[in-house]
Amino acid sequence: MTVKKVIQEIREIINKSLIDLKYEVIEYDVSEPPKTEFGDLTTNVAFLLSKRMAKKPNEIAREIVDNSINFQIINRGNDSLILNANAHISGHINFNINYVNFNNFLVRFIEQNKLLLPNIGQNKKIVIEHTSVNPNKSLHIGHLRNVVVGDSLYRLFKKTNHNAIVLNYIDDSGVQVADLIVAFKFANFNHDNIQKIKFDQYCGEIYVKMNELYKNNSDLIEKRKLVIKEIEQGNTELSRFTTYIVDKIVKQQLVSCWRIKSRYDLLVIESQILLSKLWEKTLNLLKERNIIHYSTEGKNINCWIIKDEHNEEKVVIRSDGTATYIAKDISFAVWKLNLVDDPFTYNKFSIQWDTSILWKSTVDSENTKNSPHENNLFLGEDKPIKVITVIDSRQSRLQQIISRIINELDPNTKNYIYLGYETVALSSDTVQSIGMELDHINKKIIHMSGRKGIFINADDILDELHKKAYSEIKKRNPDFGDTSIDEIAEGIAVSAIRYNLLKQDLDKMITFDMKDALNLDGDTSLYLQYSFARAMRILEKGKDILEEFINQKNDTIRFDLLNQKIELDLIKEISRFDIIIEETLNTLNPKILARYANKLSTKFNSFYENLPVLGTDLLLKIGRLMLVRVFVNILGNLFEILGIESYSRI
RNA sequence: CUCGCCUUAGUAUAGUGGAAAAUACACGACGCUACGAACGUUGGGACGCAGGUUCGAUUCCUGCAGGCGGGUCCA
Repeated sequence: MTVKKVIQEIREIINKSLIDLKYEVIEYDVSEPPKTEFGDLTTNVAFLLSKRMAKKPNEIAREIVDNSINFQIINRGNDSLILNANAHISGHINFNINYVNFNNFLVRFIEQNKLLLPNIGQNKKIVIEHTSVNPNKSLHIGHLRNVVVGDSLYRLFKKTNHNAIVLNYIDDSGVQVADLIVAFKFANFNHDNIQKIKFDQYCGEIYVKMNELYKNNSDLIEKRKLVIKEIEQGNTELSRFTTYIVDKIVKQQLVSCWRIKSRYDLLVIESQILLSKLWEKTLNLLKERNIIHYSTEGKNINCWIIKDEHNEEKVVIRSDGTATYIAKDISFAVWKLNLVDDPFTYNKFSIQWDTSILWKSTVDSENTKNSPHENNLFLGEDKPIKVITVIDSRQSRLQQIISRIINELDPNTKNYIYLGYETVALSSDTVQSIGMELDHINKKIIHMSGRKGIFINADDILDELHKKAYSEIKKRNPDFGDTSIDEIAEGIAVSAIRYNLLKQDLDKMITFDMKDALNLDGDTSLYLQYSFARAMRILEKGKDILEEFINQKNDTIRFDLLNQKIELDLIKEISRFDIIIEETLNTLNPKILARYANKLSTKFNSFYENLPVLGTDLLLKIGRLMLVRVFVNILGNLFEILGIESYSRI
């Protein structure tokens, strides 16, 4: 509603120019120029027109400005947000903002707490699935990328008034869990009274050991087949034991997820999907629509198959009648989109850090009365406007196949979104530093592997960061008590990890380096938190003066006094908030928010170093105090979305 | 074999069909009697290669090279 509003006004003016001067009304960009000398906003309309009519861009630009835009700006008078326009020799048309009007408008807008966030979501339903770590090990740093991306999107949707529901898929019927069950039931591993270490971490270690054992013990592999079969059938001693172990692990995994301030609404349990007959319903749908075919010849004889975009066959149901992972995933997708009747009932699994209830899907009809929603429907009657699944890019092919099938089933909607991201790998320095022996240590990056035991545990890196932050805070704030240092250190550690994993592009692999990750200088969350704290200190000290001034109300706040280049820069950056939010909603790329928060803080720090707030005349002081207040408001909102803790002293 | 993603300074990353390619770490030089130096000011250093489209390509297209991943009735 701010820079955006200016852009709107510029578009109105240009469009009118095009009509007046009998140019074709075309699509063009209005954006910020690379250098502030070129003005506040710029357009490429002259270049685009030039392409169509063999006339030089700068001639067109000059004509539009001289013969139409200038008159329009004069006619708009003092209320306009645009001060002037000029045609640059290059062909760009540049505009300057009328900051006297603009500042007034912006500050009042934010002070009225409209936050530049209109009711974008209108309480419409969004389903987000993230985390979904196999329940046989603890979370490593790579899993955290998934958690943080998913959770930040959840927070963004929530903030923009969407009815966002978070799912965590628990694959308890695959090989990885079966390995553990074999370990406990048939290979004499202990699962009781594990005290020294978190149970999920303990299981991760067993998993590595089991993979060694399998190598010369084919009997155990037979046992694994048995376990998988019983889990799929359900209601046996082995399947109940599996549920018991899986619950225990998931609880420990959630401790790590909650630690970085992620939260969920529902655990969807894969074995329950299998038991629920959801697949049969989905299968019927697929048969009706002729999406799935029975193969009567070739290598996939007697299998149910689908064809991918290259006409290659994918097996959905094996010749022995069992379903493959594709079948499970299609069923789940169909359920998320509310395309079939909900077969589940719901149990309370636990209470989370934000006091919300975490539910768990079951097919156990005895618990019907615990259901969170009428008719047992977790997702309710209405269909979600978006279903977002956050999964790493190794599954992109599978997810594309599923998206295609879903779109065939429900062609009116394009709301099933696979949000892929590249994996997190380890730098060779880091692998060496954790004392792992590797044959290919000369490689620059090494992929994590739960099976081989190569990974950086999520809790371990948080502990390291916590320790470092603790000693730094103590050094700087000798007057703080130990518990409050501890609390702040934890907040800094969590924020640092979240920011670190969010700030770069989803389709770029992150090379995790321990030394870099522990760094708290420069482009880190602490830089943002420090800026926030600086601003808060100014507000604390100027609080009385500001309140007194506002209460007396015998003078208006003089935003026109905020006319230094540095403060105008800050103001303009602040006023891009709504554009940034919309862009992130459209692209589902949280790094946009992280980058923006950094840029905003940089501009604030520049303001802070160069322009005094408290040591100035009353009217200027009041104006700058208001600007600081607006900055704190906007940065605070970004913190809530990114999951960064804010402190007024750190 | 095949499909997908990636390639920008010593390192890790931004960004863009057009005006001087941005930031952090590292390296060099400055600034605390100050609304907090976990900060600021400042210097050197980069668009993998070859074609094409275009008035104009680091950006779009094609090919190549390098890095990584997926594809098997495992999940």
